[in-house]
Amino acid sequence: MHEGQTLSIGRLARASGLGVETLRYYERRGLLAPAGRTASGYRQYRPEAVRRLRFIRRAQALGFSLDEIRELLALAEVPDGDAGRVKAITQEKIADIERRIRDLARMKASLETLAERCPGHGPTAQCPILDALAGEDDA
Amino acid sequence: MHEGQTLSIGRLARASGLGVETLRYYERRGLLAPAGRTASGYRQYRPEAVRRLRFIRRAQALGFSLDEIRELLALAEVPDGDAGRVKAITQEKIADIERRIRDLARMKASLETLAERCPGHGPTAQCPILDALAGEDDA
DNA sequence: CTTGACCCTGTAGTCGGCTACAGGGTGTAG
DNA sequence: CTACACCCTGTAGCCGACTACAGGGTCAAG
Repeated sequence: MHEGQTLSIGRLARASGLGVETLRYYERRGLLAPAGRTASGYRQYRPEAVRRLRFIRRAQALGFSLDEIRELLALAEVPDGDAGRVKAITQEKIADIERRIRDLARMKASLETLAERCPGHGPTAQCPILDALAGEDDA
Repeated sequence: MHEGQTLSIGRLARASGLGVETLRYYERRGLLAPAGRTASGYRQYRPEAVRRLRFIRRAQALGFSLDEIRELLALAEVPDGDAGRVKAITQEKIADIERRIRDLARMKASLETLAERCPGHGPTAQCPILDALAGEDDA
């Protein structure tokens, strides 16, 4: 080992800030394959693996799942891949996030309406929040 | 069975729109205990269980977890419970939702910036989205 | 009296993204 | 030569909220 041009899994883990188990997990998920193996079976990574892991980390921060990131990485690997596909994936993700924001905003609005009507003291018997949850009327 | 005042688990499932397995799951999670059992061990529910399940469904729609709903139900059960606690739980949930909305809004803004800069056609070699994910610069 | 719908318990699987072993083999410093 | 850190595979656990059996017992209709 330690042959200059390759990294062991432990070194790559330290270089990327991830755990060894996580790197092996990414390999199982098809996100990061080692460049090769030593005679004794140790994984060998090229220094570029650090970039690939940074790609994964950033894409995760943008809300992409590992499956989506796998597709993005595949597109990034071939220089003549379809940039339109990348944009399409990105816009699907934007739409997905917008849906989630709308759902959360609706929840928040309902909760705020309930919280406003609640005095915040006294017995639960007259609590409008619990009344609303338990009530007969549809909602 | 079928004694007018009680419901079997299957009847309660149909009355509430939930599955039988879900009701047994709620029981394990401490959200819904049957009023009793028949001699042969069948669960017997009172008609009020339908209201309780509606409470659970609505609380879920507002973003509460089953653990939180268990606490809300416990507060609703004793008429002299602390309404302030109910309001506090509600406001924690509002804050939690606000955090999630902010996180999603940040993701969305980043994705939109990237999507704008992307022509949406041509090879991935000049795709600003992939460049941004792979690049050296922090982000 | 049989059929079929219902009920019981207990366990295991699903999703996503890890994380933690157990039980081995390997590589290197002192 | 012996520690000790590192590596390997394979499996199992975690979170939350279900969902799906397997392998039984029960109940009502015909």
